[in-house]
Amino acid sequence: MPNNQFRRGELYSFITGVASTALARRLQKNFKQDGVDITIEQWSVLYHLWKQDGQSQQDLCNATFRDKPSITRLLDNLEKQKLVRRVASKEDRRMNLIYVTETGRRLQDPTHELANQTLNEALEGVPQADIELCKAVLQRVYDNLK
Amino acid sequence: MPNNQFRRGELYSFITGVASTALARRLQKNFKQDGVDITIEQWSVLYHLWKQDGQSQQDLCNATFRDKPSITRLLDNLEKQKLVRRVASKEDRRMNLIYVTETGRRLQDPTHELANQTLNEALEGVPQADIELCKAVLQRVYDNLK
DNA sequence: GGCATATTGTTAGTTATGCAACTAATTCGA
DNA sequence: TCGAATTAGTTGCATAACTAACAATATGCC
Repeated sequence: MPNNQFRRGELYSFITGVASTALARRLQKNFKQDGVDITIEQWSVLYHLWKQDGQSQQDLCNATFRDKPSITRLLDNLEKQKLVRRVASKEDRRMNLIYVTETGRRLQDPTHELANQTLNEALEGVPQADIELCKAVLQRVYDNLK
Repeated sequence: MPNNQFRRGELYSFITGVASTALARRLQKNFKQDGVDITIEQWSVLYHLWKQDGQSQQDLCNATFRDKPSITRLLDNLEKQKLVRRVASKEDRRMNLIYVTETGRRLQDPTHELANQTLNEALEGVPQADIELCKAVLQRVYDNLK
């Protein structure tokens, strides 16, 4: 199997880099152009809170595949911008429950719009079936490693 | 099209996050366990230099899909660790040509080994045809956006 | 009840990323 | 040929990632 190692390296860079950085960069740019002043990382956290409010930080770690310090700091910044609030849980005082503020809620519709547009652009010409298969492969990679 | 926005958001997080962070983290861990003291980002640069020595920083930007400041700083760190050398080009004095040192060269075989093992583990149970298709989708996403 | 263990979140330190603004060298066109 | 535009690389600033070590709270077992 000649040059197997090189093909692996290229595959690695595809999975970890090419598409994701291009997509992230484009979405960030579209946010900025539209006057939406959050990072895509912040958006990826808000996204899960819009779906369900009052999650713990650990819940957000699981949902966004980040570690705890990353979530701590993302929430620090989101709190600074008054987009979310940390509320200590009454049942378990170790936990913070995270709630979206009114300001944070107002970002939901415009950013969903932008994300849809950007994803549609990114996936133009890709059949739905291929998208599903690609997603399944990435899920499998994740499951194999987690 | 109900909940289209949520499906897009999940797709986004798949493309940009799930598999790539898991894979990067695992590879970094395997490097560390084997006493290979470089980050995966440094590895991704060395990988291209092992294939072809003496590339310019701009070449490395194109090969690794990073911007110029990122490459500047990755090379700063790689130079500090004496894994590469910057040599000013004689033809065009704006350019640095990057060469792998003997120390850097010695990392090639063990890291290729580790990358292969990790990728094989990550892709276990995924048919080769699906891998190719997934790669093609990601390439298409990149081409659509670049 | 009390102590070992696990869980939740924070802090510190290093590396990396993106954008914007900058310097220096080269190229191109009037 | 000379000045504008382009290209290669660097620096400053803000945000984010991972690891390791830590504090506080909760759980479970004797």
